[in-house]
Amino acid sequence: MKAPRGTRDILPPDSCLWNKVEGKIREKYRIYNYQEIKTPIFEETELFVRGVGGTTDIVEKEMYTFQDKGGRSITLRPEGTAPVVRAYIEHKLYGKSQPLKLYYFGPMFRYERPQAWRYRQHYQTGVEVMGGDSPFIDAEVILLGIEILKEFNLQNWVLHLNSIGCSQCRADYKNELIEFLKDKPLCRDCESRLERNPLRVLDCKEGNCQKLLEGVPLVTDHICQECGDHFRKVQEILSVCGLDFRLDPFLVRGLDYYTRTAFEVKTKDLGAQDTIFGGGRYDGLSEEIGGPRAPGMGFGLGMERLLLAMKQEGQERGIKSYLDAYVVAVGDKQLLQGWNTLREVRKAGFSADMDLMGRSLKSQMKGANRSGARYALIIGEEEAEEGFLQVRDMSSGEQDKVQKEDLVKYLAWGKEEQGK
RNA sequence: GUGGGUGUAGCUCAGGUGGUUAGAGCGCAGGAUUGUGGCUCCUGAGGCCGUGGGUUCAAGUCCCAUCACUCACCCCA
Repeated sequence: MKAPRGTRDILPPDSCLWNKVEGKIREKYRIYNYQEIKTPIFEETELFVRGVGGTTDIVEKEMYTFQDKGGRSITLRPEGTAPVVRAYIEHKLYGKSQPLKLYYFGPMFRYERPQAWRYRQHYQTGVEVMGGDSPFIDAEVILLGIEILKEFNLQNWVLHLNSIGCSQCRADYKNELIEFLKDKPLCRDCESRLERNPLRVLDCKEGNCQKLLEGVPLVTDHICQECGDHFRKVQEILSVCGLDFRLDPFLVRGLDYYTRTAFEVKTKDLGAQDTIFGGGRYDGLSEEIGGPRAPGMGFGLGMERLLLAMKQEGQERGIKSYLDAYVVAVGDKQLLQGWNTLREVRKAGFSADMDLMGRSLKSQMKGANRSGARYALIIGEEEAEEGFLQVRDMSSGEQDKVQKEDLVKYLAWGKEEQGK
């Protein structure tokens, strides 16, 4: 038996790294005053069809959809925004003080061909700010995401920024775009894009299409007055924050609900999957799925990609777990004493372990070494009889005789020293 | 869904043109005058050679299929 295609197990010590990274991100959210929302891992299929958009790749070919025993069409969530907005409407959260600032962590599911750091079950964290369309919100969301990258000392990233306008001005732009492209010899993919989602033609990588795009009308030149003002304001605030960004008029996002601000943070560390996190504004989504008018703004950040970028830049190393002590007991009688010492040390709050296999002293010392423990607590016949332990500092090799009753104090002192 | 590459020990990989008991390094277990880890040395365990079929006297090696992994496209986290 194997894990299904496109899924994988996260084993120690990776799992430990994941938890630490998640903890640090949570702390950032706390500082920015975002609160957690947990939504179901599956939803009614209709939510994504209407929210994400019926002609998007996600809905057309990437959803894990099935019928439950009651005959309902259920879909494993492919993204985090639509469920949050659904919950916002369902629980009338627009009645709370706005804007409402939420975050989430959890697995997302997309049925697609696995590739480097692209999984059928992958993990995202993200934020959604509901009930406000101030450009300051856009800036805060982007800034918060960047703060997370900085928290992990990542360097090789670039913020791409664009505005795709509101539903009104984008519709006008679309027509103009179609007009410009319709008689050009585009590639096969773009032919169909032109019908389904003309904006997508803009980021085609085909060399020929790239050439044909010369002189193409740009969204940013065609958005309405309000959208333009909004976009300029967002840029202004980001600049004030000292944040560099690259205006990218070809940046188009693949989900239908986006309006106005769209952004992606890309890195060279990831190969073809170069987006660590991305998002934008979605002022029409709430109404689209049957709620009141409620503008929103958010991002989704790929945990796997964050972790990979950290590995590429060597930033995952500082994050390690330590064991305070490893008990080494030699001889049958001493084994039980060692066991009791282990319990005592753990009770005092120190992380500790011992060899439970009754191995030789030498083997136990190897175990202590491998465990990465700061101290080995050695109990032999003499120690057991006289009521003390040999406390060996595993990095220096220095060894102290410590009376049993002083052990906890000694360990506490050692930990304090280490902290300095 | 489309195209390329790869599947041999826990991991990284060797195994010309088919030929008898499938190897190395690392890791793991034990040991090197019976109380001390890391370095060194010795010994050992561990392999339906991804799976199924075919060609052949004979297949890890050749052919087909299939699955998985991987890279790219599409699209995204």
